[in-house]
This record gives sequence, C-alpha cells and structure tokens, in this order.
Amino acid sequence: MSGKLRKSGTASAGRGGGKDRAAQSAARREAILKAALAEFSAGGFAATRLDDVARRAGVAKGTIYLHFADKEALFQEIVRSMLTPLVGHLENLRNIDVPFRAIAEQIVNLFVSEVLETDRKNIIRLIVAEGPRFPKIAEFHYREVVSRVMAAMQVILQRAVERGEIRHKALAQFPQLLFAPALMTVIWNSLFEQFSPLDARAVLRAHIDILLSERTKP
Amino acid sequence: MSGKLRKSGTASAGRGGGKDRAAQSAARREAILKAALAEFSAGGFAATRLDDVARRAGVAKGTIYLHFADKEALFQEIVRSMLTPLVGHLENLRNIDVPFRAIAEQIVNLFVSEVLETDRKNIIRLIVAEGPRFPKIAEFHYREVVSRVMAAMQVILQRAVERGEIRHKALAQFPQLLFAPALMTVIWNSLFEQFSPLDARAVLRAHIDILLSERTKP
Amino acid sequence: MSGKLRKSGTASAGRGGGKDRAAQSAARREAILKAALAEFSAGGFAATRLDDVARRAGVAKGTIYLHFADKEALFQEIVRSMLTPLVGHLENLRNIDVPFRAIAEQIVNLFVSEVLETDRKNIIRLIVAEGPRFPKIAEFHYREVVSRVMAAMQVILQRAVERGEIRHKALAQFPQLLFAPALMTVIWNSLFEQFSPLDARAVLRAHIDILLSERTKP
Amino acid sequence: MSGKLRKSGTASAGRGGGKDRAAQSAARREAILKAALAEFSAGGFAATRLDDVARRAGVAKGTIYLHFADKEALFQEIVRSMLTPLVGHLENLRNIDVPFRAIAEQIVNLFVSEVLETDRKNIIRLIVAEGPRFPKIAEFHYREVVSRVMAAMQVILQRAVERGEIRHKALAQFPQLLFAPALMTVIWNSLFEQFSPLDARAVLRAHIDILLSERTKP
DNA sequence: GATGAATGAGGGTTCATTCAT
DNA sequence: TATGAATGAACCCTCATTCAT
Repeated sequence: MSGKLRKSGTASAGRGGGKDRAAQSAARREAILKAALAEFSAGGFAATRLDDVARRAGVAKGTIYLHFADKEALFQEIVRSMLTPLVGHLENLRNIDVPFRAIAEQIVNLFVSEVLETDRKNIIRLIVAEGPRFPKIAEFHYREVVSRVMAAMQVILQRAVERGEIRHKALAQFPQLLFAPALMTVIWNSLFEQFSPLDARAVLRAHIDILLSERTKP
Repeated sequence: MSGKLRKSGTASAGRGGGKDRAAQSAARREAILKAALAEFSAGGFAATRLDDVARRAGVAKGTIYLHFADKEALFQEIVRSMLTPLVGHLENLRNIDVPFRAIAEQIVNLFVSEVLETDRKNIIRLIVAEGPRFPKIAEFHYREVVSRVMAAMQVILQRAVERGEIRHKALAQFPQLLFAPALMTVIWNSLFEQFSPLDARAVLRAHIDILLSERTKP
Repeated sequence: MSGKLRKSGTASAGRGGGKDRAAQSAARREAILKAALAEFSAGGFAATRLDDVARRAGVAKGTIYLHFADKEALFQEIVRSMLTPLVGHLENLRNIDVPFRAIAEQIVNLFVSEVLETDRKNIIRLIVAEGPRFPKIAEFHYREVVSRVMAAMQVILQRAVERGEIRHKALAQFPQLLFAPALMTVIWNSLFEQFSPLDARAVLRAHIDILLSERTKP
Repeated sequence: MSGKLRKSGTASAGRGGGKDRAAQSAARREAILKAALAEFSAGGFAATRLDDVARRAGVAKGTIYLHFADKEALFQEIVRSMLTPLVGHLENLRNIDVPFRAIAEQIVNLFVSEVLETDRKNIIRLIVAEGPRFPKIAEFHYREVVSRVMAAMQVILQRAVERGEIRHKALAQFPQLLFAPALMTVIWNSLFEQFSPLDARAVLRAHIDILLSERTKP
C-alpha cells in the first residue's frame, strides 16, 4: 500500500499524477493483490480468471506478469501475506500479565475486527479449500501461523491453569479447542449467513464463559 | 486397458462376474461416484477432470454421462448423498433418555467412525470449499443437514440444561459450539496432519469434559 | 425375446401382430426410413442424431445398423429413393400426344401433389443443402433424375416449338427454365412460408401462361 | 506455420507489413471471415470445424473468439453481410427511367458478376441449406433482402406492364418468377456443373426474351 | 434378430501465458 | 514499463458405432 523503495524523489511523472515510476508500480502491484484477493475469495483458485483480476485492478492482463511469476505465485502471495501480520499480536499476548479472561477478550476482539470484519475471513476459507491442493500453503501456514499461535496459546493457557483460572488442563494440551468456535463462525457465516446468520461476538463470548466457568457459586 | 480385446472367458458370464445388466450398470454408477469423490476431494470441483474420474472408475468418459447429466450434477449428487444418512441417527438421539454425557459420547463415536474415518471428512471440506460457488449446495445442506441437526441438538442441550447436567445455557442457544471442535479436527487434519496430527477422539473427549465440568470436586 | 429360428412359415407371431419375421423386419426398415426422412429434413445430415431417428422409429439404436451400414448409407438410401419414382411419370409425358398446355398442366399437378404436398419437397432441399458434401448424391441425381427429366422435357418442348405452341426456341435449349419456378416455390416456402406464403399452383399457372402467351388478341 | 519461430525481419515492421495493430486486427477478422465462408460453403454449418477455419485463415483457433462470440455468430455474420450490399443497387433500379429490357439486363449483369462469379453464390446455397435450422437467418433475409427486392421489383414490373412492355400482369403479382431462373442457375451449377455446366448469362437472357416477347412481327 | 449400455474420438470453447508494439 | 491481441493446450460434452446379452 505504500512505496517500497522510493529511490528517486524529485520529479512527478506518468499518468498517476504525483507519483513517480516506482510508486506507480507499487500501487499497481497493490491494486492487483487487492483485486486478486476479491476474485480468489469469490471463486477459489481454479475458477478465478486473471482477466477478471486485471479488469478489477484496472491494469492490463500482461501487467500481472510483471509483478508475479504466474497465477499460482499471485495466489500464494496473497494467502501468505494476509494472516502473518496477526501472528505477532497474538504472540505478544503471551508477555502481558493480565487475567486470562482479559486476554481471551482481546483475542475475540482481534478476531472479530481483524478477521471476521475484513477480507481475512475469506483467506481462511481459501486456505481450507485450497490447502490440500497447494501443500506449500498448508506447510507455510502451519509453520508461520498456526504453530506459532498454538505455542503462544499454550503458554497462556498453561499459566491460566496454574493460576486456577481454568480448571481444564486439557485446554492447555489442545489449544485448538480455544479457536474452534472462531473457525466455526467463519465457516458458518460463509455458507449459511443468508439462512441464519451467526452472531460471532455472542458465540465467542459464550465460549469464553464456558471455558472460564468458575467453581463460583457453590 | 479397456474393451476391444477382451474375449470374455467362461462363456456364461460377462466381465461383471455373475451380474446382470442392471446390476452391472448400478455397479458402474457406484464406481463413478467413488472415483469422483476421490478426485473432487483431491482437487475440488474445477480442478477435477472427468477424464481422471473415468480412468479411476475404470469406465470410458462417455459412460459418466449415462449416469449423470454433467459434471456439476455428478458433484452435487456426491455432496448431497454423503451426509444425509447421518442426519437421522443424530435426530434419533433426541428421543432416547440417557444422561447427556452418554449422548455426547455417542455423537463423538458416530463422528469419528462415520466421518473422520471415512471419505465423509473430505465431503465436509468440499462443502466448505465449494459452497460459496454452489449456492444450491449450501442451501441444501443448511436445509437437509445443518438445520435439522442443530434443531435436534437444541432439544438435547435444553434438556441437559434443565436436568442440571450442563450449567451453560448459552450452549442451548448456540448448539454450533457443540460441533465446533469436530469441524476443527476435520479441517486441522486435512491441512496439518502431516505436521502435527490431531487425536480427534482425545480432543472431542476433552471438549465434552469441559462442557460437563461439574461443580464436583471442590 | 423370441424363438430363434422359426423355420415354419405359417403361423403369425411376434409383437407385430399378424406379420411374420420378414414382414416385421421390412416394417422396421420402413419405419426407420420414415423417421430418418423426417429427422434429416428437419436438421440436415450432420445435425441429425441416430438416437432421434431410432426413437422416432420406435426401434433401438442398434437396429438401424442391422438395416443400414452407417448413417451415410441411410441418408443416401432416403435421398435416392424418393424422387426416382417420379421420373418415369415425367418421361412418359413424352409419349402422349396432347397440346403442350395440357402436358404443362399435368406437370404442375404432379409437382404440387407429389412434391410440394409431400415430404419430397424436403428431399429437394436436402439435395441442394447436402449435395456439395456428398458428390455421389449429386452425381446420382444428375444421372438418374435430372438428366432424364431434362431429356424428356427437351423432346416435349421441341415438339411444342415445331407445332407453334411455343414461340421461344430458347426454352427447348434450356428446359431448366421450365422448372425454375417449381424449384423457386419449394425453396421460397421452406424459408419464407411463415412470412409470406407463396401459392405454388397460382405461380406455376402464371408461369405457363407466360410461356404460352400466344400472339392472340392483336 | 505459426508463431514461435518468427524472428521478424526489418525491425520496424511486424509480420503484417506496414500495418498498425488495429489494421492487423481488422485484417485478421477479414481473413477469418473469408476462411469461414469457404469452409461453411464446402461443408455447411455443422460439418465445418473451427480448427479448419483457423488453419485456413492462418490464425490460432482462439483468435476466432476474439472476433466472434461463437461458431454461430461467425456463421450469421457471414451470411448476413454478403447479400445486403446488393439490395441497395437493386432498389435503386426502381428510380431510373429506362425501358424494362435495360433494367432486366442490368439485373442479369449484376447477378452474374456479383453473385455467380463470386462467393455469394455459395451464400445463397447456405441460406437454402441452413435457413430452416436458423430461423433468424431466414427471418433476416426475408426482412432485409428478399422483401425489399421483391417490393422494388414489383414497382418496376408494374411500370413495365403499364407501359405495355410486358403483357403478363401476373409477373407483377409474382415477382419471384423474375428471379426463379437466377436461383436455378445458382443451384444447378453448385450441384451439376461438373456434369453439365449451365451458361447462366445465356439462360437469363433467354428468360428475358421470353418475358418480353412482344406482339411485334405479326 | 433386437437391444441399449458402453465406448472414445472429435470439436467447441476457455483461459493462462507470451510477445510485438 | 505497460499493453492486450494472439496463442494453443486442455477440458467438457456429444454422438456414431460396437457388442454382450
């Protein structure tokens, strides 16, 4: 979304108005990525036509090949770049010292605002849908996203168990259980929203309540 | 590999063994469905070539069209026929009067043996992957599978809440939470099994334990 | 389905009612020809499917191949057999000694009742349409139909000229001019009948009047 | 024969010689139309393969689809564009004040030089052959060609009758009779030229003589 | 003979990729 | 660098023909 190198500096030229060549090129690259994300989300890898991507991006078909080696490279670029920015956020939660409920609520907020309410929800569906056909994508996400998030969660959950905030030790063993409802909401709404929309925030809050059910009122 | 040279053998039987024409035709239909399921599972709808389906089924390409109108009809037939048989089983659980834990264990067993350990796990991934592109499929599964199962679960969960087996009333409101971990295991293993296989039975048992966490050992 | 050899000869059997095997076979052959004519007329050679011919004839597709070597043979059989019966009639007109107008009227009547009002009009269109692709058909019709009719007409026209019934010697040189309006009516109505039907009998009568315009009322 | 090895030559020019892209594209379109006309003429609509059209035009198969939506659109474009340019000429004859014989001779000349001696003769056969299968084509030609020409001829013939140049009022009623021999020559030569070529100019002149047979030398 | 399920070559159409401008 | 016309391999589907029953 912003120029990457900006070597020149002075003159403005080209049709873009005030941008120099490098900035224009970067802007084109971003436009292609954005358009491709929309098209891949709507149709999956195979059903997406680069013609449509180009039209949506406002560039010529050949221009795509100036920025990406081929259709698959474009696809992988998108799929890889969308989720990784969130990983750091989630990993950082490991380092703050607040009650688990607070962390859980932050995770929910992050998930709703950065995934469910953005194109990232489609990325998740794309990974599920195309992963088996693109082993590299599955491998990348396991290595760069899933395993790192799971590791961080394990630390957090372990600490919560030790503090007595969570009674279920199994949760620390299977941090996947923490995210299962989040995955569910993404998939449910992608398929069934028109029939019966699912209020993600409510579902995820209910999920936290279940996990945190204290031995309170004895 | 096909036709032309077969000189048959025992004179009394065609290549089908002891089958008559109708049975052979039905067997071919099944072979096609089986092959198509395998190919669609591996590559999704668009990337699957009917040539490969035919080869895998051991029939000629044209034979597919004797049984199915076109590629999409074949796809829908597969996707529609695989899950519906399970719906009745799940609905029947509503009518038996046993503790919720017993029902939950039956659901886990059913899910593991009839979904995770069969091709049905691929069907679920196919629905997630192709549903947005085939609205009929999403609509069909909402109507014939999901909404019916959700309704049955709601009854069961409601009863469990009333009996005090479950404290979390939210569960009855969001029966999706009951199945979220099951969906998670399907997707996890389809993507990451080679990196870190998930023991579905253990995960689901842990999930039940969490839901049923009694105020017991205080 | 039925006994295999049936040497006898007397009894009637089979599904046909009172027909013996040979008669049934012949009836099937006729049914196929009739159905094929209808289908070829509607769609031309290439667009006609033997499936449709078989269905219309009430036989199985394979049965067609018991009577005809292949699709082209069936086509040629139809195209060849339809017009030849008329050739004799036209040739015989050479031998009767009546005024030309009487002969011309007979030709008109024959053409209207045996061509325009029957499937033969479609055969003519088929020959025009497919002739260039089936040189044998063009050759056959030139040899067996057109050249013979033209020869007979030439004799008749020559005699009419000598008798002073027709002043235009060119007619005897180009007997095609005699038939041009007949061909026109066939083609016109096959293409434009729904927009502006042409009264064939009226057109052909007018044509005769023109040819026979005497120097009468001076 | 195509692409791949061409290394261009004079550096300044592509393979098209001195043409710019638009001109080259138009030239390709024309080449496709020309090739398609030849192929359709030889085999009719159904029997023509776009592969052959492309090869004859010297383009790739896909190039056809840059210019025409599909096979039928290509066919209709050809069939529609070939005859309409002649309509205006024929209609204009209505406005010139010369003896009918002169007009008739112009029509003959036009027909021979612009139809019989060009590809248009094949178009006429194509319309006859495929018209019933493509109602739009029949409708188009009735509306844009035939009805307009017939109307113009009616005016001309009517005037000739009033002037006493033609005695046969029926001609004005059935202007089709004027063109019947022309149609005949097209069809005759398309089918039988190799057996017995018909001298179109001679036939058509004879036809005019017949129509104009004056009450002269009594 | 009669059947019709099965075959598989063939053709229309699409679309990722290239390359002359 | 950007363009988009051109390419041609690939794939769905049809249908003439075959052959086991």
